[in-house]
Amino acid sequence: MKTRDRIVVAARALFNEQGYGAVTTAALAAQCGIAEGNLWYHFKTRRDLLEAIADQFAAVIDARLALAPAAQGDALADYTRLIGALMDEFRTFRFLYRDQAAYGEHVAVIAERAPEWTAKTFTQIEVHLARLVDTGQLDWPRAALRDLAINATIILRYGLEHYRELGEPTGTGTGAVRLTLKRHLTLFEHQLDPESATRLHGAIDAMEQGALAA
Amino acid sequence: MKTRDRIVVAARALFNEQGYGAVTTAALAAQCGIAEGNLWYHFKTRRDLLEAIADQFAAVIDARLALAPAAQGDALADYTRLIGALMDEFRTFRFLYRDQAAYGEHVAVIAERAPEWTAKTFTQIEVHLARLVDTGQLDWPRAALRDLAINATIILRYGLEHYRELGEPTGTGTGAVRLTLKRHLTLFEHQLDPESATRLHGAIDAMEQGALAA
DNA sequence: GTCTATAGCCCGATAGAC
DNA sequence: GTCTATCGGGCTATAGAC
Repeated sequence: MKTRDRIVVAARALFNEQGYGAVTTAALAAQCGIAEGNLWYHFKTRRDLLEAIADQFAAVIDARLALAPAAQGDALADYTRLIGALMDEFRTFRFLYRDQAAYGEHVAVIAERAPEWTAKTFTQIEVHLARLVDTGQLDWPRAALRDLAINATIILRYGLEHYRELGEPTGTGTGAVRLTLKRHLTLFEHQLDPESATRLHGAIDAMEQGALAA
Repeated sequence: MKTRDRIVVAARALFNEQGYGAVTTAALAAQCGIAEGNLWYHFKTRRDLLEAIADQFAAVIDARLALAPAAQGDALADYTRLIGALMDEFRTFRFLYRDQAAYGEHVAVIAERAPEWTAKTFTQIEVHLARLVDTGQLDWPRAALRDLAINATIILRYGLEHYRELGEPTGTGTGAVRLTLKRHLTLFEHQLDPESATRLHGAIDAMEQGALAA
């Protein structure tokens, strides 16, 4: 991997672990095994590095927002894919979500697009849940579906922070993602048909094993 | 007010507005109208100041956790009082919640007691909701009440952050508290008897007007 | 208790050799 | 592209006069 990419990857990992403000350029260079001065060849300022990560973030979100349930396909599999992609996103770019208040509103792409992303995520989850209603797997009044989608988004979005505040570890393989997904299921699993509920629980358990291997 | 207290109040306000890491001791002294050196007479280190705020925080939480529904009283009024106290807490000590990742796990009283506080809050909300079930105002299966309480806690806890990410203002008088309370109502208002639902909405609207006046 | 002056440190960033 | 050396600046904290 090119040095520039190695810096971006190491920076993302360190920021996620220790917080954006707590990682110095000296620590980052040490982690990469390069001289500190070399950082400034690849990124003019510390903020430029942050923006490079934010650009990757935007690309990942746009790709995820393009996920739509197939008109004829397996609606439950589509929903599973979506919430899996969402949790991946929350974990891969954790510090961008968590430390937003710390680095200010100064990262252009995030400041501009974050509200749009959140609103579109509501709709995306609503559309997926609507498919489950259409296929008869979920019994939920159409008029209440958007509130359910919003509440589900909030619980997924803040799941890792919630478990951290409870004193639980939230790193890869700790089960925090699984717990978050199960928690959001409590919003509507009583209105799922039993077979769909079982499949969804099974898919979530399998997902966590996949994360362990990765 | 004594200088020491003025420092604590100004620091809490500045930290809430700008983030703990973004507020320098120079800015804090300027805000208080005192010399920077005078700060160190009242607080040996910047962290000592943070701990003083955290001690107030702990006292407020312990007082709120002592709120219990009256055995014979108005269960809905008790619930309203509780969620109002919760939102006050989230707003008054906003930076302690929001910037937790930034100042690290180094504030003793918070690191030790935060998990216990969250768990007890679940139970406190569950107990209050159980009273609404007992009085026939809420129709909810007892076995599912804890999940409802946990989901309600999460949505109340992260409400202000959620509206910030949506690009909405969250300061006093902006309605962000009202929106958060209404959002958490969507979790269970369809199972409230109509009169209780109306009363709860009315109480929330009145609460926001109170916050405006304060 | 409050002030002025300043120490000491660490940080992000630059300059220039290789 | 990568290194070493170093700068300027801002920050927390100290010293000591008033």
